[in-house]
Amino acid sequence: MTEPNGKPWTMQQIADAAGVSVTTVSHTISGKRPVSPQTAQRIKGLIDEFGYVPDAGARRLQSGRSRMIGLAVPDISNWFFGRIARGVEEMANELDYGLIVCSTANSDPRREQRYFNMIRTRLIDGLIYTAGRQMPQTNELQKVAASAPVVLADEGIDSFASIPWVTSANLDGARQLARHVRELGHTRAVVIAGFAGLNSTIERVAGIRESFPNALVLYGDFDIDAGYDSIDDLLANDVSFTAVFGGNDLIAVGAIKRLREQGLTVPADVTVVGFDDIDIASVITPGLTTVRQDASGLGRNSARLLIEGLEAGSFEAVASVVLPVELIVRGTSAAPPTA
Amino acid sequence: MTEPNGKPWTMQQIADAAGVSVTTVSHTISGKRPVSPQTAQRIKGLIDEFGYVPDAGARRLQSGRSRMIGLAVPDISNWFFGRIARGVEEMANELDYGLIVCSTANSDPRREQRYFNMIRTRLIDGLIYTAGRQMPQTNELQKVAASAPVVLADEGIDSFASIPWVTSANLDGARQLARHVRELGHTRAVVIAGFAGLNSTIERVAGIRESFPNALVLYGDFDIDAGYDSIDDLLANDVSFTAVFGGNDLIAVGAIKRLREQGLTVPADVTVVGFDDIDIASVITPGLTTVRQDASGLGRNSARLLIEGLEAGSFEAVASVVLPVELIVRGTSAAPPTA
DNA sequence: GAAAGCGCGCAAAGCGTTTTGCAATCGTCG
DNA sequence: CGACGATTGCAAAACGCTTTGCGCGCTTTC
Repeated sequence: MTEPNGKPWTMQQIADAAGVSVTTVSHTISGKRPVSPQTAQRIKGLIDEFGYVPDAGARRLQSGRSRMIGLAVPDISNWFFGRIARGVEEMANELDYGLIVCSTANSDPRREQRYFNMIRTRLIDGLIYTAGRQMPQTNELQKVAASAPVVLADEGIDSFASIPWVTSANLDGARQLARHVRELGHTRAVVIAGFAGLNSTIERVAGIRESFPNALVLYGDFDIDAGYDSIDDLLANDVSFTAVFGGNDLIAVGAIKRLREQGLTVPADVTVVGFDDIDIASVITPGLTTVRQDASGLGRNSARLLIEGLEAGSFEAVASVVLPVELIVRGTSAAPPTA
Repeated sequence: MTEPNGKPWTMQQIADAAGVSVTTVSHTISGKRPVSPQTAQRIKGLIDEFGYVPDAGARRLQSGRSRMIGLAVPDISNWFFGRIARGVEEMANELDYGLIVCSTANSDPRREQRYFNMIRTRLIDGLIYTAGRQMPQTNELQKVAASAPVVLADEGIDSFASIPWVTSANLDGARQLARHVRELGHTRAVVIAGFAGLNSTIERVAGIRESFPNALVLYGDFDIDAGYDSIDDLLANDVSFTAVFGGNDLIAVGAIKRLREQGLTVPADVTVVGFDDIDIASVITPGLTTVRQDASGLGRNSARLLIEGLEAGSFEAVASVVLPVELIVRGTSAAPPTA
């Protein structure tokens, strides 16, 4: 069919063309009541021919459900969150849900409120939330969670058992990583940890401290600059160390960059390790020793949990998920200088 | 106010609480007709107190506009597209529009159709489209563009003057880059170009050929593997070259990796340059010589164009935009070996 | 052969907004 | 002092869809 008169086709028009009522068309589409084969055939033909697509708003208004979920991430241009988004997107697609991605610009409260409101405007049926700088005004989050399903991805939160979450085995990963560094012979390590308030940070630091109880811990941002600047601080204060644990790979990369500029060699002089295994990690020379998180899996599982709960109409039976991680040893870790 | 009975508040409930009709409430919110200060005050108070948010679907159903735009990108976990998304998101936010990001998984047609349908379901008022592998079934795109506003970001398309676009000055960037390499003394260069069908690829190759008319051009993917594998092919066939132009930075990075593994030094033996200036470019050692695109600006301008057209109700006056680029010289380009 | 079942289609009632067309109240002016 | 704008509030009609309650005609069953 050619285009309508500028406006999209309505179900009524399809019904008219087929010589039936809208009810019949609706039931043909939804299958909620039997329709005679010939009629169904004819209607489907018309729908294809016209290129008819039901109005999402009207549908939702009536049915109460939009088959859309939201994903809030601190920064969509960050590879790690991008990967999570991709996982969510894939799973949502498989389960026939649409996705709205929201970048909260590192927990800018105004933005965040805006996205929380999306739930309340009934634009989306549920939300997957990944914490940025810190777990937000938890009361805000909890309020939202009270009115609609929320799943936490990447960052757990203990205080509200009612909100299911999906995280990586941060403690285990950090433990393995630290053990690896310890076994290389290092005894003096520093940790450039990232945001202090996050659960994952706490777990990672704890895991490292099992092998390096006295490691100096610096908190800060989760980006390249944080790694870069922290090295400056450490050197300026004559801190002596042979190993650096980055709170994530970006921090590690920043640290490496600065160490090199200061004339130190990685890993001959200093071992540097990260966390996440982002794409950069395998590309730099030498490759970064790190712990691989299944970012895509975090996304996929979060989406699965959320949609399962949505379909079940309750989150009673929904259990949180912890994904395994994997130690990836590359070239930035080696025995400490024998001097 | 405490939560409603599980369901969100309706405008009617606010009206009842305020002792007025829904009309008055609606007008208080929209400001489309005067409301007495006291009444307005009271209603606004109630709205805040209740935490009332209008139902987006109902609103759209009535008004015909959703104040939402869509962004279709090939792969959201790609830094470059993530950056574009961020730009779009920022501008949309400034103009008080919501954003739905759609990852089309490298132009998977099924996915793409799904997102095109979003426009037709009236979920979004317009679409920003960034091409992946190739410009899609242009008729499909054109069909969509006929029923709702579309702006092309990053990739222009000449054939349809009706669709405005925002791109970088690819030709100019490539020209500058090639001239730089030429001036270093190189005479034998190869181009690992990326997808052949894209406008940007064509322009970049053209720009390079101005300085290297006989450069061998290899087409392929836009990722690290493409750069990596192409180097293998080149070496296996005894192609002699002292400079490699990557179609983008990922290709360049892959090429560098493989060259190193083959015992060649960058830039002493081979000069390698990229395009885009993604975050990795400045982090690897040595830094990658490349052309900086304003990815965020691509996003911002696309959103501006789209929303301006939306508000104006027409795209007659909307002009396409070409953003300037900047040559960034770092460490991977140097004079060819004197041997 | 009449009663009961069943398959299939229709009319109509919402869903929560926005947006008319009116009506009521008030102040003001001739 | 009556009438006429200006102000402000109300009732009601869409918007496009889903879903319920009916009813029609046909097949079964005793």
